[in-house]
Amino acid sequence: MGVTRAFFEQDTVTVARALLGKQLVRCTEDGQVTAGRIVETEAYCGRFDAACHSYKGKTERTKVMFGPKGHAYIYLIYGMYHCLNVTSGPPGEPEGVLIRAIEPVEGIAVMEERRGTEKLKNLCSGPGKLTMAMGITRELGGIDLTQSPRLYLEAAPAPPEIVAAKRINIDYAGDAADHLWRFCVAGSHFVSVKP
DNA sequence: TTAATGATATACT
DNA sequence: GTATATCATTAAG
Repeated sequence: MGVTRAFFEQDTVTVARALLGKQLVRCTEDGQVTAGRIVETEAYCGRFDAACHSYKGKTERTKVMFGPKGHAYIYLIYGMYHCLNVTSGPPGEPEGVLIRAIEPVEGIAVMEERRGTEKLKNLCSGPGKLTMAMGITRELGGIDLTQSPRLYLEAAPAPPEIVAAKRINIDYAGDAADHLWRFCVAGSHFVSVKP
């Protein structure tokens, strides 16, 4: 498996940038494999970031961010969509990176079926879309992406060109909403919102 | 522009 | 324990 614990224990903004270009691979229990190249991420910096779920402290929902790095923090948003994050940052800090979009690479037929569309650009271009396309639910919450065969990462062949932008839909966070903590692969057609 | 839809956090009894 | 406001979104109109 490609990515080590030490990678995720770097500064969270560094991890968010370094995840771009890497492949996210999902193998279900019944043998279906889907994979894609990460093209959009957002950094959520714990106690330094009013937009982060862990900003106000540890709760039942956010406890995995307080645990070991490189684990999956998955939650249900708006009652209907799942979001996938990877815990990151210095050990002890409750931080993480939201995976917002991927470029479909493998198992595209399976993704089309799960998403109910055949438009490649619409398959994984958003946090709720990519979890649906890859069959990711809260059942996978807390798993270790450096160990699990069900969900893991593979290193990028070459680091892509990166564009920074403001994060999306965190207006409630006041000044933190202005931080350029969203990162996209430059020129990618598969991001949720173009920078 | 807005409805859909349910877990969760918070503020109560 | 119970009530209610909130939401790191999406697809349809």
